[in-house]
Amino acid sequence: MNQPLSSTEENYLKAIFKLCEQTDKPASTNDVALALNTRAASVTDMLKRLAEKSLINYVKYKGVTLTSSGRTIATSLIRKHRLWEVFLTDKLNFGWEEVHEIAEQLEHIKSNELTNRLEAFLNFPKYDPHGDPIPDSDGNFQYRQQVHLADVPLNTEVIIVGVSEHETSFLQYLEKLNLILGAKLVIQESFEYDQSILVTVNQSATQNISAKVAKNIYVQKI
Amino acid sequence: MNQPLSSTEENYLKAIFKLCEQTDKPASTNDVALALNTRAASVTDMLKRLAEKSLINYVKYKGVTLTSSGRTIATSLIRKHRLWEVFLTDKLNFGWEEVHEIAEQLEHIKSNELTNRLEAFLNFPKYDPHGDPIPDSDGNFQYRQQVHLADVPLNTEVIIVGVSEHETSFLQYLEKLNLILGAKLVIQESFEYDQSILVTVNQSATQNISAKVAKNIYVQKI
DNA sequence: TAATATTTTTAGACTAGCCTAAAAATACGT
DNA sequence: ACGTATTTTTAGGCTAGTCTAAAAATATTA
Repeated sequence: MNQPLSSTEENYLKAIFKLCEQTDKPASTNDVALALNTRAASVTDMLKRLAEKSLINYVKYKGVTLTSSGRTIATSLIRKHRLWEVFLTDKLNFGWEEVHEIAEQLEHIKSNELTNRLEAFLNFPKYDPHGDPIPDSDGNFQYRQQVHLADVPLNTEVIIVGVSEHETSFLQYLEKLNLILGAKLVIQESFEYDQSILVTVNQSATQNISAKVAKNIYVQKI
Repeated sequence: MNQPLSSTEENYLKAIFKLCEQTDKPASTNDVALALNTRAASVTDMLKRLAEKSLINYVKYKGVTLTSSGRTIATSLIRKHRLWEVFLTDKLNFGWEEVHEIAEQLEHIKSNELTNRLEAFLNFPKYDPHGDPIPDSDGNFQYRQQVHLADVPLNTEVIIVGVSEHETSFLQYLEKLNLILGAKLVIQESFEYDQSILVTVNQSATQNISAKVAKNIYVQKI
């Protein structure tokens, strides 16, 4: 009864997980369609099949959440995705903006033994190259208190711990500005006019950062 | 026009490559069906599609060979498969009998950059854990003169360089007998009766090896 | 070489996953 | 609360890849 899922089915579960994670409310058919770049009608079809397999709770017209077995699969995918991202950056020297696409493929490789050995080989990393937590083999995430750079008061010393946007161009831009994981920042000034901020990066250069960028950088007080 | 192939299509190309490699004759529909554990009718369907894409030369009732673009894809798959096998054994400490199945999945990951970086990370290995040559990025194999252990004359010192059978149980059995890559062997005696042979392994233990096993071990004179 | 055996192809059907268009259900604005 | 707008589902159809059964082509053997 528990035959392995197709990559397509796995992607649906992962998308539903991510949609429900934030709000804790059921995800709508349209939300899933948008996330997977597909059509609502296709989603309805798939939801019926996944419900049949007891991987989701699906009520017509009311949206969808994951069952506990669905969640187990989704977190396992995220675990694999993030471990492979660490492998690609740390061992193969890929840039943090290049790894997502390849990890999208690697996350579907089926072998728990492989995942666990990879984790050990990488020295049990707790975060991926974008600062996202890597769940353990039971699916538990080690969340961290983190704030958006945009919400930090003036003159507080903080360190970049993550980003909430993974688009290639955004990550390349951050890299250019030296805004990488671990960089130390102090906000010097905040401009009412366009919500941009002036920050000192690693105690040297001082740069202006747009509101949009500041909203997508996670930091932690030191 | 050159859209990426499905894993299924890739597996057909790989199977055809392996069937034609030895004999250099076209592979029959039945051979392909047998290799892929599918039915002749399914193979005929797929051959039509692959011919349409100019990846194979297919003549009805006459069999199939690869075109040069088909061969390029097939060797790239074999290259990826074998590089991943090296990764799994050398970096993740899998046994040589465990890696085939996982590499079957990993070989379909699409990214030339990944393959080339993996190769560099592994220090440009020339052979996989079973002793099979790893083609370079242009698809060139570095073949080696090698003979089956069964064909070696008495009292010749040889070294195990490969196996021509990858079945899990066979590889586990070899491991048990210390018949692993690099082991030094000298044939002491050959028995007419059942074609079995008596060999000294690594200058210590002397063992009897069945004809079937001896036919599946490749060796090289030292 | 004619009859038989084997191999290969065709025909038709099935599933997964996707689509568009239309119908049904739900939500929203006045 | 009623009509309109939006969302969701249904209906029907498409492709890739598989299958079985039957027909056609090739090979074998007397």
